[in-house]
Amino acid sequence: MPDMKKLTRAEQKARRPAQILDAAFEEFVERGYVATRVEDIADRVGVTKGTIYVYFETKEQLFEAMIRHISVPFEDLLASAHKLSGTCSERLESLIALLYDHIVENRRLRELMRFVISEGSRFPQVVDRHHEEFIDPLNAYLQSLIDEGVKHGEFRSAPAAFADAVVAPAIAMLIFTLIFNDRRVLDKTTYFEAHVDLILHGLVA
Amino acid sequence: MPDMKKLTRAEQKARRPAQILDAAFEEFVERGYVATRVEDIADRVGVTKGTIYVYFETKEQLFEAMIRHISVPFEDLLASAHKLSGTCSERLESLIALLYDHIVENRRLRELMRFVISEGSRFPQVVDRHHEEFIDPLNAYLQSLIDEGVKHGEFRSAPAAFADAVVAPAIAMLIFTLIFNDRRVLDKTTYFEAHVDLILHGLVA
Amino acid sequence: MPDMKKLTRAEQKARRPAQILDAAFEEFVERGYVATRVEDIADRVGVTKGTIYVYFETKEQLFEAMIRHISVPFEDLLASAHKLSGTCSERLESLIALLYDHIVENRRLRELMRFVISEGSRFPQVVDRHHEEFIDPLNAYLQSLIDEGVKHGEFRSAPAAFADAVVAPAIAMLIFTLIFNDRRVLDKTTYFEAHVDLILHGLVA
Amino acid sequence: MPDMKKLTRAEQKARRPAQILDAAFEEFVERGYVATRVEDIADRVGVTKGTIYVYFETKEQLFEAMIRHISVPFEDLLASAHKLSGTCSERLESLIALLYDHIVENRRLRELMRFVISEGSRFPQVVDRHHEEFIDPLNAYLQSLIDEGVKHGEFRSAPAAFADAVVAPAIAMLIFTLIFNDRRVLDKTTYFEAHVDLILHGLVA
DNA sequence: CATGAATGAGTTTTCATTCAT
DNA sequence: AATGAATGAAAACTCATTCAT
Repeated sequence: MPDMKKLTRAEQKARRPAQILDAAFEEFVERGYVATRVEDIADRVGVTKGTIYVYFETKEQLFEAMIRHISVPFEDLLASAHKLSGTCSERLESLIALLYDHIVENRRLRELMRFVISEGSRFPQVVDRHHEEFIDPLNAYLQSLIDEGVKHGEFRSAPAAFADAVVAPAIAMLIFTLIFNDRRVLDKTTYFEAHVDLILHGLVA
Repeated sequence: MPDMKKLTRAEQKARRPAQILDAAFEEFVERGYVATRVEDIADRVGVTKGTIYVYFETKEQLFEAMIRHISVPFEDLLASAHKLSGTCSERLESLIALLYDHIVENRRLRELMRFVISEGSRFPQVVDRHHEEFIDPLNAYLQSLIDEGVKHGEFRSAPAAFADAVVAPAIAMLIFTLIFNDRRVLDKTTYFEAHVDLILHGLVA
Repeated sequence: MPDMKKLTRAEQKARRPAQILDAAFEEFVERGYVATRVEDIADRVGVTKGTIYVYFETKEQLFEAMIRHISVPFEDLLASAHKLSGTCSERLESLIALLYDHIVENRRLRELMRFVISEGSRFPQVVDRHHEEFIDPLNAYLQSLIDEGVKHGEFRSAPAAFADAVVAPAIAMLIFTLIFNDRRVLDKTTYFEAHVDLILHGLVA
Repeated sequence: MPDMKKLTRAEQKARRPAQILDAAFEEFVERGYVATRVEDIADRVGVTKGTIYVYFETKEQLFEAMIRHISVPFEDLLASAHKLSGTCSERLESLIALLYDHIVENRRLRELMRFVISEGSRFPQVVDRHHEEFIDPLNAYLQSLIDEGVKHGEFRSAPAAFADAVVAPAIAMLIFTLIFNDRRVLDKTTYFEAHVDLILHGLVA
């Protein structure tokens, strides 16, 4: 008897955790941490409640594991940022493009922001980890980019907190997208152009 | 001796709804809609569960009433914006100052944003009302300000979606404040200066 | 100042208990004892909950008072029965006519039967009183009528429990009316004729 | 040694619904629909509240399922009625005997009548179903029996609604039994004899 | 008398979690 | 590993009753 299904039972089993985390993501996005039932997640995977508890001890640990699971693409973003080359302006523009591509467009990273905002007080470690691992490094890189631009005479000397202002339009678009889900369509390109236009004019020496 | 605590029954009754809505705000902020127990709200007011139901039919209606209750200061913001005078740059700077004063600093409006993000899918009317009544008018006013500045030669001609980019730093600071609550202290003045500096440089003709 | 309302305040007050009992009857009929709220009764009278408690100590006592209130017409029935004259057959037919007029047609006595059946285990005294005061005397009178008819040679000698069988069709129609409320229309005259026809043929010597 | 109590999980599970419905019947009989607590039913089964909800979605659905559960013996009654043979008088007497055996004596069918009377307005479908499935067919059969008897010259020509009058004594006894529960003892045989005596005398040509 | 705000005990229903199979 | 029956702690909501005005 030829094995029709490409997945052996062992392979099937190896995928379970990821399957559960993917399902958990969808359910938690839809209803939030408290209102999501473990059974909803199980149903989405096509198993029963009990199975979830085979892999995760509590709903809380499942949530935290899910957060780690969807945070992975952030590492790519950081890696990509560090590989940029060109003038400071060019690198800045590319960095902003990366933000739009990874954060605004990637649903998982977008919803990660929603979890940080809405479940933050229930899972403070999640927020802190998120910032220590992603936001702070990104901000540091951006700051170094601005400093370098200033030193090279490419950018004018800028006040403190400038780095935050520089990425703000991407954050704002991310938030709007989160809020409107599908009810209003926002055009990424239009936003990106206005963003780059504003900050490059605002920064040039 | 002024009788401070001699509230008649009628006075007491007149204050109840506001008392409950204030308490509801605090509890909903702390735990979110689903995890907040009606009894927590009652305890905070110093009454029993039943009393809450004398004034509000369901937890859902209480939540919606609370949102309307805390949205009031937004009207002041809009009114103040329309009273601004001076050159376009001056009015733009003043408008941004208003945003920092009203939105970033006013805890209620700040948390309103959190509700919009975290309870939006449960209360879509809340989000829509919020945008129709506040965000859209504010945006329209801002856009007209920019258009006027361009026509008068005060601002350079700008791409679409520029208005959004212009207020973005305030939004971003609002979000950060929301996320860190008290764990990281952000200085409003520093942000405000960086913000104005960036956009005025970015806008001037 | 001419007194427009025919009722002085004192008269108004004197009517309150009856008003409340009438309202209570309607509400208890509609929803049963447990599901009826004291407030529903108050609303129907046009007063507030508190007023009900001015006149009746508890919901339970109100229910019992209501039962006594609607039982009054039964006394008329008994009085009328004792005033009948004519041959035994004539008096029997008249008695059955009285049953249809008073019990089947009078909504209050009809619903009294429903209360006896549905709230009987909660208010056993109600049932017992009902039988002692009304059913037993009626039955005794009927039995004496039959006995007299047998003695006079008007009726044939009948087995025990015959009296119950003789009134049964009226009971059955009462029950059907109760069950169908308005969903099926039963014609009293048709039932009455079949009833009299059956028992007179069944009884005559 | 036969293992009496060694129920496998599967067996246990298979019995649960019937166990719950039996317990529900007892509790609903005792206190009526509204006053019965789901927990009372659970206690009677020896499980906890939650278990009831594993098998029935709501108290309402549980009640309706219980009604269907106890209605089953009615089908036997109908089946038995259709199997009767003999002269019309014999079949009529046998039919009445069936009524006493199945309805008056079978506690479940008796209490079904109470539910129809007391919960009818809350569950109109229950009443309608009850009549469409049981009362109407029984009545139709009885009518055809009388018609046949008239045609064969066994019975005299009877007025409309005669069929109802013919079974009325059984209904009346059912109601009395319901009302007195155990407080007055009614002798079925005495009633049955009076009943048959009355209607056979009333019907014969 | 009448009111209606407030109470608190009670009831239905939900759901994370456990554990025997 | 997977199941799903069972649990029990909680939470929204109800309502008879009280009592200050």
